[in-house]
Amino acid sequence: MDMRDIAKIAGVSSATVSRVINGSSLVRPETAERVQRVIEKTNFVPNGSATTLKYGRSSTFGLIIPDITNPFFPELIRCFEAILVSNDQDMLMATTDFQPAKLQRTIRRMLIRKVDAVALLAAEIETQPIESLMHNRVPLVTLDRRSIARGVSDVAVEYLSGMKQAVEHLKRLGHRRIGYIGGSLGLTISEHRVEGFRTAIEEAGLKYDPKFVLPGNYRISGGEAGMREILAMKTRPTAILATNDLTAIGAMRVARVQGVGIPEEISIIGFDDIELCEIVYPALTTLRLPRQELAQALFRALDVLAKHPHGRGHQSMVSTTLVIRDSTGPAPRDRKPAGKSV
Amino acid sequence: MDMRDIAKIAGVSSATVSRVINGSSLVRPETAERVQRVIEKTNFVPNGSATTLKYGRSSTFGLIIPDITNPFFPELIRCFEAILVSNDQDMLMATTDFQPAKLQRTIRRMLIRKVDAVALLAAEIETQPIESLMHNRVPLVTLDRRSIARGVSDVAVEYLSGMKQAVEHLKRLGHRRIGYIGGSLGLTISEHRVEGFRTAIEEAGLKYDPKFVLPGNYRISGGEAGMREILAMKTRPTAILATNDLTAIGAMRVARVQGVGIPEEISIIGFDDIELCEIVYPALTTLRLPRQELAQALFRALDVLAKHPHGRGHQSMVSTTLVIRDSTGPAPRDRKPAGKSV
DNA sequence: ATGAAAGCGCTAACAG
DNA sequence: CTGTTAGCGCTTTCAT
Repeated sequence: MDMRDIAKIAGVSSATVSRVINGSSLVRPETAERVQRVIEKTNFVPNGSATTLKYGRSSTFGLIIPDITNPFFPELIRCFEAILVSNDQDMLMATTDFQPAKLQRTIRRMLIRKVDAVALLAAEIETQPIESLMHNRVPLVTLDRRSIARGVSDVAVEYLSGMKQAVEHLKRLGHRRIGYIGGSLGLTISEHRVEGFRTAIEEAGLKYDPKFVLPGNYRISGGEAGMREILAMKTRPTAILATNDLTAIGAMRVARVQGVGIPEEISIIGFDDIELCEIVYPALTTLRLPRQELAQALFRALDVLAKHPHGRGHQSMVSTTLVIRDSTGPAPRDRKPAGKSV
Repeated sequence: MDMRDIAKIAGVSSATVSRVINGSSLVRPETAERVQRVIEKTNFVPNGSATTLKYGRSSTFGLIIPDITNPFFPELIRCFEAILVSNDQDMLMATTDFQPAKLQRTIRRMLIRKVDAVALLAAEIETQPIESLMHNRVPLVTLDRRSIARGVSDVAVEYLSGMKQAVEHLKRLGHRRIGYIGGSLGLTISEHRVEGFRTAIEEAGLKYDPKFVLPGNYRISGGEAGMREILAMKTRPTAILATNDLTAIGAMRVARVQGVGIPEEISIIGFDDIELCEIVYPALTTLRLPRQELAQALFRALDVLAKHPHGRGHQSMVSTTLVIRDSTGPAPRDRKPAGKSV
């Protein structure tokens, strides 16, 4: 069943059917109505691949994320999808599981599908896959890569001011030794954030101690491992910033298992503000990264690029705010009066 | 850049390029290699829409889910996507947020995109959208709808035996009054499950009391509301089965807030076994619904239908198993010696 | 206001 | 083994 069939039944040409479907104004109302009736009676649905072939555009945006089981992403996907649908776009979603090889193949599949644009939220960004998108003139927006180019925009998370808020909050509570459990080693994004942490610590007039800075993996297990190490230290930090909420939650679990009170003995601050933060016990203090704003920023960036295919990308920012809950509290007094802090 | 361009550079015809790309065996190795080199040098990526147009198939499966923020679904999506990728299929994902209107539009978009098959996991299944898929001969698999047709298979959750296990487990712990917080009213799936609960209760020789059966909404808020109602009862159940883990978690939260001990005063059992179950406190006893198996069953069903387009659908089952954690414990003794139980 | 027809890029049947 | 060509369904210019 194609437009010609509809045309035949309605006694018009396929061109007219096309015009009716696309709401062209140069069809006589009666004709349009007649065609419309046939379309409805036959349940006709046009074949999008013909349109895609003709235009080279598919009304589909690609969304690439590293790990869909991190609840931050579903919440983001939901916002992003809603925006796409209201703009008559479909979403082709793919997960990389942090594997560059998967990313490579994913991008290839998206090129084949002629996606109109790609939002690449995967942290393991090498430049190569990006180049293949640029080469094919597919607008691209990255998350927190802080680097733009022709056809490539970036939405960065303004974590620095958030981290400063977090550190200030802890300092006010009397904390002097603040640790950090970060992301996977070797990812630019992880390094940036450690730097942000260092800056925040130093600007607060505290001492940055690399001993207290541990890598993680953006998942619960990373937080658990980090916390185990921290709890084994002779002099341990009295508060910890985690690179995301899952990491923080992993850390809290280990603390609970080992009978270390939160926030009595260690305060913990997460990052993202996923729904889980209110559900875990104690509720997690965290830096909120607003999903809706982020999704909007991503879409807008792509939309702009799509309209100016030769334009240079733009850098935009999404800021974070501290949400204080119950996982942070006054610093404990040193158990060993030793530990000179500050 | 299309196959003809590649052909020109390599000094062959576009047909040969097509053959090389599709690994046809009737190209002389040297020719193939020459073409291959040109493809690589130019970073050529074929235009899938032409293939889709030609075949009427897009190598894309649709996946429709009600609520991506329910962690059960990301875990399922991840499994499903992995299976698709390893079968060279893409995934078009859409969320309905339990709104029939959204489902309708989603299905239309999928028809336009010429998806090869659809996995419809949204609970609010009316027959109408399904018919539009059947009408267009798109293989369809539903979840727990327990109804099949030409081109429509179903994967059901064998919750009855799981519920019996759950009820037996509670009975052994001394519980006699067992309540249930279900899904949204008016969905077939919700009603089926209530029936399953009733059967399980009665087969265990316990009394089914409709007072203790409350509706929810498959989300935390529904569990909270249900639990609030339950805690307000003069004689309350000593244990509760929830229709999914989120509901159970909502119920647990309300209990904690109101100072009702779990499992000391009320035992709670969830359904799904999302990762969260191990993270909440106390860890949630639940009926595990294995994602990997479910995703496999869904894919297999679609795969079979795709190969036998005129075949009748099949009914398959995924079973559940009880995972005992810390949210269930011995029944408390009646605070008011009144309440005649059993 | 409507129709005829070319062409988007790929594939497969057919010809050589 | 390789090339030629028709055609998948839609849009759009050009004619009428």
